[in-house]
Formats: sequence, C-alpha cells, structure tokens
Amino acid sequence: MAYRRTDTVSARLADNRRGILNAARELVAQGGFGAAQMTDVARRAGVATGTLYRYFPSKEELCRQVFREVSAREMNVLAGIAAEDRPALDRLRDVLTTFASRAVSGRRLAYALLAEPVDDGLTEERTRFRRVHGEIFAGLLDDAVAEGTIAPLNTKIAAACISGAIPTALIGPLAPQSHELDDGGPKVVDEIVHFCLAAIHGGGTGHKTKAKAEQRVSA
Amino acid sequence: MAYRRTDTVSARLADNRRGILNAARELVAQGGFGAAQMTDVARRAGVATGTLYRYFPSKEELCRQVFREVSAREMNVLAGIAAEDRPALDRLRDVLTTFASRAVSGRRLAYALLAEPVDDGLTEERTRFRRVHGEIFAGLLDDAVAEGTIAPLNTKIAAACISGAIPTALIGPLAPQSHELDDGGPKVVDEIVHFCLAAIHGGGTGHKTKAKAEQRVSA
DNA sequence: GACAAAAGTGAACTGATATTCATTTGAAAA
DNA sequence: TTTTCAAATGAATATCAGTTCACTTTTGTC
Repeated sequence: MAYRRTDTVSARLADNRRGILNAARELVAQGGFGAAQMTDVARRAGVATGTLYRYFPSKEELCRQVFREVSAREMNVLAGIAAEDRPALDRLRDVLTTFASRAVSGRRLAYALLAEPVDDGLTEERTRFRRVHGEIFAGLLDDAVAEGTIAPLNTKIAAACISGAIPTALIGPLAPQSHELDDGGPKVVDEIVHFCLAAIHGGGTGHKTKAKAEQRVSA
Repeated sequence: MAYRRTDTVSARLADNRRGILNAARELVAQGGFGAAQMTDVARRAGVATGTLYRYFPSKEELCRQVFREVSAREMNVLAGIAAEDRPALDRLRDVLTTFASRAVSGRRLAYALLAEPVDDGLTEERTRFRRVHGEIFAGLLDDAVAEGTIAPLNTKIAAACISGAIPTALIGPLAPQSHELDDGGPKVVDEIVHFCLAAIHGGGTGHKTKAKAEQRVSA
C-alpha cells in the first residue's frame, strides 16, 4: 500500500505551519513586512529556507496570511464593540478609542498594517482592512443619524476622515514623540477621539460662507 | 591653455539637467517614484542611462530633488494663503480647501508625495513636507485661538488629525471613486473641509463622559 | 588640424532577495 | 529489514533595478 500521512505527521506539519506564521508575525511586529526576510523567518521558525516553500508558495502569500490573521483580530475587536446594544455615539466613542489605543500600544504593527511601504499583494489586503474600518465607522454614524443623535451628514466621507485622522495623529512624522506614548498615551488618544466626535456634532450639511479658495488650484 | 567651459555648453548642461528632472517628475506624476526607473527617466529625457549619473549621484538624489521641487510649490501655495491678512478661520478654510482641491486635481502626484511606499531618503523629504503642513495648520489654529475665534485646544494634535483626514478622504481605498472626482470634486472637498472645521469648533478641551474603552486594548 | 579634456554612452556589473532543486533525512508500508 | 515516498535541506540560481566604467563623441585650445 502506498504511503499514507499519519496523524503524528499531520500534527507536526500543522505545527510547522503555525511556527512559520508566528515567526513571520513576530518579525513583522518588530520591523514590518520588509524586515521579514525569508531567510530570517526560516531561521526564527527553526527550519530551512526551502521548507518555507513547502508551506507557502511565495513570500507574498506568507505575508498575506500574516496580514489577514493580524488584521482580522483588529477588525473583530472593533466590530464587536460596534455591534453592542447601546446608543450609537457611545459605541462610536468606544470604537475610536479602542482603535487609537491599540494603534498606540502596537505602534510598529500598526505601522506595518496601515502605513508601511508594501507591494501589490499586501496593498490589496490593506485596502480590505481599511475599507472595513470605513464601513464600521460609517455604520455607526448612520446609526447615530437614524437615532436622531446627530444631524445628517455624508457618513462615508466622515468615516474616511476619521480613518485618516487617527493613525496620522498617532503614527508617523506628525505623531507625538514615541516616548510620549509609552504609557499608552491616554491623554493624546482622548484628544484625538474628541476631535473626531466634535466634527460629527459640528452641524450637518450646513455650509457657511462659501470659500473662494477653490480657484487657487492651478499654479 | 586648459579646457574652459563655454556658455553654450553651460546652457546645454543646464538644459539637460532640467530635462532629466522634468522627465523624472513626469514619470513620478504618472506612476509614483517607484515607476520612475533610471532607464525610463533616461529614455524620456533623451539621454543614456550613464548620463544621469553625470548630473545626479544616485537615483535617491534625483528623486529627492524632484520631491523638493514639487513639494516646495505646494508648500508655498499654502504658506502664501496662511500669511494673508485676514481672520485666521478664513485663512484656515482657504488653506484646507486649497490643499484638498490640489490633491484631487493632482491625485497621482499627491499619492506619490503623501502615501506612496518610498525608501529612506524620500521618507525624510516626506517627513519635512508633512511637518510643514502640520505647522501651517497648527499656526492657523493658534492664531484663531489667540483671536478668540475658537476655544483653546491642542493645536498640534488637531493639525495632525486634519493632515491625515484630508488625504485619506481623497486618496486611496477610502476615497470616492476616481471618476467621481473628475470635475475637481468641489462637493467632496467642501464636505471634508467642513468636517475639519466642525471639529475645530467642537468645544475646547472639554471631555464628556469618559469612555471605559481604553481597557479593551489588550486582546 | 592636432591635441586635450569634458561629456555622453550603454553593455556589463553589483548587491540584495526571493526562489529553486538535487540531495539527504525520516517516517510509513510490506 | 527493506523499500518507498513525503518532507526537509541549504547551496546554488534567478531576478531585478541601480550603478559603474572602458570607450566614443563632442567641444575647446593652440
């Protein structure tokens, strides 16, 4: 009879796969996807380079898998809060606060997920990730409008603004110095969330004195 | 007597340099810095690959130069408006509107400047670029606070939020479909600017019922 | 026109990584 | 125990863009 894969082996294979994914995830969390070189992943996972390719067809696929796992966790946390049975604005505040706090405490990972230079395959995953954020935020805003808690507004655009404001204020050149966030930066997080919520309340579609700035576009 | 560079030659050299920079800029505006490969730049500029290196020591330097030229123009436009002699909030609205409108009409270039994956040298330039944005916005907010037009707030954080909100809402996965912006997207621009200004008015440092969400960080 | 120096050329080189594959190791069937 | 095939190995290879440099062409001086 031909060779037949036994349970012991299946288990070891699964272990290896997990080990590789974990090694990759750890490297990504340390230095981003770029820093997770196949040789390093293999060493950290305790296997040979070639072995990686028995589990994943390419670096891109490995990284995608890592991205999916990590981002799924983040999305679930936020989606969980968004689905609670409470007033929309309360949920929104908590979602934003959680988003920001987690980004701070996992800054390097947040950078990898949201901002790091990556190639096409990962960009696709990132797009999904960011779209989900947008949908969660927009959904809560829709709820709040439906509840009558806030004035109607273009919730998609507002959600996009929020999605950009929070990471930018926490990661990258405009963020506070990293050491200022070492305690989780609750103060900063609160300020940012406050900014976003204030924008939501700021008064529906009403446009005040129309600016004439849009003519200055060419130059 | 030794060789002496003549005016004709100097002029041709300057022309070549400009030609190379222009070719590079055009390629960047089409496909970002990554797409501007040295071979392509050379072809487009009508010179040989090696010639590029008689004008610029490396691709990095060439790209930096392009980045500086392009970003300087943008920063000057905004700084000019910011320096006008008008109420701070008027200037702020015009600055934001201009920033957003220009980002829309030069979407691909804006992407290269603000969001495209680039390597270290360019990241440095980008950091400067974004810091200047932050300073311009924060300065206007400071002015508005000084004028008493808005309640005191952490202007640096607010500026960072604005710097993130506008590009995110206009470029990338959360932006409206590109064709929706083909007319310059004045409607969308207005909504985004409105969002930011509303946040500014939204009420100083006042923190409402403190969220308990910050405990959800680990998981 | 002859010589020297600069400018221009583009094929070959380099370095950094991802990927392959001939070979070895280890586990299952006979 | 022997046979057989999956799994693992890691040195060798492939790739890809940036960079170099031996050579050609153009320009300036005498």
